Amino acid sequence: MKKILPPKFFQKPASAVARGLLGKIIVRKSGRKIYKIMIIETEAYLGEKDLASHARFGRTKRNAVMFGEGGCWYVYFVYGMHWLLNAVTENKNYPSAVLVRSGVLLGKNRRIINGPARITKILKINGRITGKPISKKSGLWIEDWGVKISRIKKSPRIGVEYAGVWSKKLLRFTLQERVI
DNA sequence: ACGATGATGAAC
DNA sequence: TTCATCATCGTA
Repeated sequence: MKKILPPKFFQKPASAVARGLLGKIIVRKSGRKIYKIMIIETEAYLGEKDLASHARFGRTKRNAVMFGEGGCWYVYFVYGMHWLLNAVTENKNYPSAVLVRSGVLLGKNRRIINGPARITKILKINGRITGKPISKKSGLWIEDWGVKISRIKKSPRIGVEYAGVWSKKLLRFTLQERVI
């Protein structure tokens, strides 16, 4: 049974969504091609108080979508060349999100895709999808195939050394099963 | 270990 | 308007 995750799935605290997304399948329809990636690594960003989050600046042009209802995509550009894919979580005016860091590309070329910028490259995602709903309508959605999760590793988030105590919090979640 | 490469937010 | 910084990656 394959179920599309509904908006409600995302309208919870980001750390719960980040764990819940492990083993779920991102489906991307681009032209007549379909790409599927099973999520195996995520990071949670917890709101304006989280000094590692873009939300720490308050509402800005870039991060405005994080302040909306959970269940939309937040895609942004970093380091002059990379797009990063996030799912907005929680409810309106609570700017939290989950970054998709790694996954398993399914199909003939099954392999592990490590790193958030590689995920967006494979799925042909850029800033045009930011603010759109996580549903078939936007051509990018997430399915639950009932994959069983037995062990999740927690570790500090990557690339946020500047964030003081927030850089040490265990908000990075990695699926520990053998997956390939 | 480091450079590529450009948007972003803050300071002036 | 200028400046340092950045939720990274490929090459070394």
